[in-house]
Amino acid sequence: MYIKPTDSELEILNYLWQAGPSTVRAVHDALSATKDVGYTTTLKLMQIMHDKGLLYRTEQGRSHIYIALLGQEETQQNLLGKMVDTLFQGSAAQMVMQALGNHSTSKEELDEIRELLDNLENNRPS
Amino acid sequence: MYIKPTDSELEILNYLWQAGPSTVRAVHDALSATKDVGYTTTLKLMQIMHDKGLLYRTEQGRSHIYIALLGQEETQQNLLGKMVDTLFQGSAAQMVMQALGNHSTSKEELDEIRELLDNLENNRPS
DNA sequence: TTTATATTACGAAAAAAATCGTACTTAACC
DNA sequence: GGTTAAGTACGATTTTTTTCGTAATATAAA
Repeated sequence: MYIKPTDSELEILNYLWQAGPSTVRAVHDALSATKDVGYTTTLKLMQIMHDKGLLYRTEQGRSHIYIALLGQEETQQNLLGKMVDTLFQGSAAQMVMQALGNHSTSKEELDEIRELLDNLENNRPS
Repeated sequence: MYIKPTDSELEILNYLWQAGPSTVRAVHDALSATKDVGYTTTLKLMQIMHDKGLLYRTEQGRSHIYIALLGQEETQQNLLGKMVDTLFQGSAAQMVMQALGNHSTSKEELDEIRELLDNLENNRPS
């Protein structure tokens, strides 16, 4: 069964997805730029995530290098799906409408979405 | 500051949004259809939500009638926005693509979205 | 009136998440 | 060799969320 990462865990995953394999130090420095938190807190969180199987780690000199074991898309998919189910009665379309209506999206992005719509419609099972 | 409802609170809100003003009994019966939970648990949750200001309540005979104080759209908007920020680097478009790619959406819904895209593009500030 | 039933109130405990202090380890530097 | 610096380990605490038992209350039924 899929384990839903907590909000704090998600912050860490996000960094690792962007930066790739990283030390606790690197993760902590990044997080503490926007959040007031102690080093050992970040360390402990990452240790817990390792215990849970969310992160892989390997030794590097006297420190550890951590790697996310959950894929970014896989996780986005999971959380998004859960949100569609619980908050939008299973209607992805309804969610999409709300998302587009209230966020500024560039013409290029809108066109990209339109293209996706065309593809979906063409490959639709009749 | 906006208070993020917990997952359990969201289940209750969802029911209230659909059903309108309801007793604890009604909410509990609905929830316990899909979830194994005691009556007093649901009661306590709703009392806590009332304390937090998430629910309004009024007496009705020997029981209470509860009403959601958070609007459904407002809440969807909030949680969706948070998800776009934390999980999709602020790109609503990226989220939309993922949502559409992996959920089955009817032709009618796709057309509706296309219409929305047209409107957005037309009213776009150049 | 007595009993059964449905409800709320309240406290407490269990579980989950987040936080941090202190001790231990190891490597580098003087 | 001794000292400092950077790291991990670990335990404990705090906070938040979830859960539920028990007692009190009030209505309806017998």
